[in-house]
Amino acid sequence: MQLFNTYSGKVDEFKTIEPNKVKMYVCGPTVYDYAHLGHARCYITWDVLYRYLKFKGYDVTYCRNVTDVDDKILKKAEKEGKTPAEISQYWYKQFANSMNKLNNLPPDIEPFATKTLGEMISMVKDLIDKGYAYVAGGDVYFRVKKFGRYGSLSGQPIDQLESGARIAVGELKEDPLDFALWKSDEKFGYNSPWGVGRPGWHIECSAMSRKHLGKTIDIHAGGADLIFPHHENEIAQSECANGCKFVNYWLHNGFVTINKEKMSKSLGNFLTIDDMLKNYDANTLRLFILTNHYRMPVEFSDEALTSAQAGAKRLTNAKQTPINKDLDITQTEEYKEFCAAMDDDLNTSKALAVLFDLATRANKDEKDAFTKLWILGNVLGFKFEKEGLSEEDLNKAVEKVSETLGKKFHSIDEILELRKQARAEKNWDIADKIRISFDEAGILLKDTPDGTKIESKV
RNA sequence: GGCGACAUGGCCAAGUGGUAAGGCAGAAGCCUGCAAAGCUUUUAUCCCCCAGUUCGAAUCUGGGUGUCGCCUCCA
Repeated sequence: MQLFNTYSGKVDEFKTIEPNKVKMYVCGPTVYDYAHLGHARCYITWDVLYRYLKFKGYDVTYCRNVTDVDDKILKKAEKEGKTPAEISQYWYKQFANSMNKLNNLPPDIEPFATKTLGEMISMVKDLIDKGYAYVAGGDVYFRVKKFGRYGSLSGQPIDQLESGARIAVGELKEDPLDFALWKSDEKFGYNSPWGVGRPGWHIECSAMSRKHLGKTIDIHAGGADLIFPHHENEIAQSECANGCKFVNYWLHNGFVTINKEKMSKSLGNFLTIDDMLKNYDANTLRLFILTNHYRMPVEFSDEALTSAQAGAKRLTNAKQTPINKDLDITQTEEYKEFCAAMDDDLNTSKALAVLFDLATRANKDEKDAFTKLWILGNVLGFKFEKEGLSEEDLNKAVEKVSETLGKKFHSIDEILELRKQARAEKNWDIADKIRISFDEAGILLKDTPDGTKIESKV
């Protein structure tokens, strides 16, 4: 398998530290607000990597942190008159719920920053002891120039970084490039050897990664906007504190753009995952994300989503047959094709072509085609189980039909029975009115050789 | 200013030296009471522009043009 490694700047052959074991860390969310489509892309991408590595037989430990100590959380707490913990717990639940709805698997380990303070403090201590960090006032800063490789992840010459760096008011840095490991904060802080304060953002990931996965890990992934300074700083901290390599493969996903601009909280041009899920299902969003290579930008548009929706339906509408549990997928041509695509730096676009081909063949009753589609589709996180119709939609349909036909109905079954009779009597007017009413209620009614079926339009 | 990425049919997109995957949309036919779904067929002499290397380039080199990202919190 080959993966593009930001650190080396090229596609590298993937080799694990321990045979058959993968330790992967993904920078998780800061929980203070809705997750948007950009987050969805990030976490879907790494969810697919996680699923694929497991599918290939690796023993994967997937750690994704939750940042629950941060300026933005505190600001929100103050504004809403709540405690920071209340804010972060509430938004964490929203986030977890969104991830679940997107059909992202939960990580094996999901550490909270506030529960890893001990590890952070001990790491900062190490850095001070080794001369890589210094106390200034109640703060602790990392001495960037002491780490010779600083800038190698982002490929930035140090003098260039220097010109952009500055010292904020109240900071007692030795050098503008230095960044905070610990910040004094009397109000919301925690006890530490340097007084009451809070950890810097970067040290959180270094500490959580070390605590749960060890000093050197296979994969560290996140959005490309984290390359500098976040991941650059993580490397500096971890490698100086641990005295060994931090991460073998640095993987970064591209952004979701809207009107050609990066979708982000600060620009305010974002669409939340929850809002998107009102109009499109998880399969649609996943297909939308996965048709593009993970490092390329993805431009959001309703047209693109509509197109993805039609495509997702094509996949999941494929003629379903019982799963053949005896089928050894690894012995199939489709497996080889699928893996060849995925092994090539996660070429999901090419992998999808295998799925679409299988969907066509399943519709033509080819033996095991649906089983193959189901197995490979699951690796990309597609769900083939039909969503049940909600009580709400069903009631709405009953109402609509009652209205249209001017007669009170009490159940869907009653209506379907009437329609069956109407069709037998070639009373197309009644049959069509019922179908149109269902349509208006968001339910698709179709007459198949096996009888009339209803399903959700979304 | 520094660093980096991208430009392929109406739309999305794969393809990195050997003659353009796939999806959506469109067209025709089959099926259907009509639909929906499905099946079959069909849709780029051409890959931003110019020059070069080569028997051969969308793919390599050089030069343009355009778009975007990071360099500050950000997935």
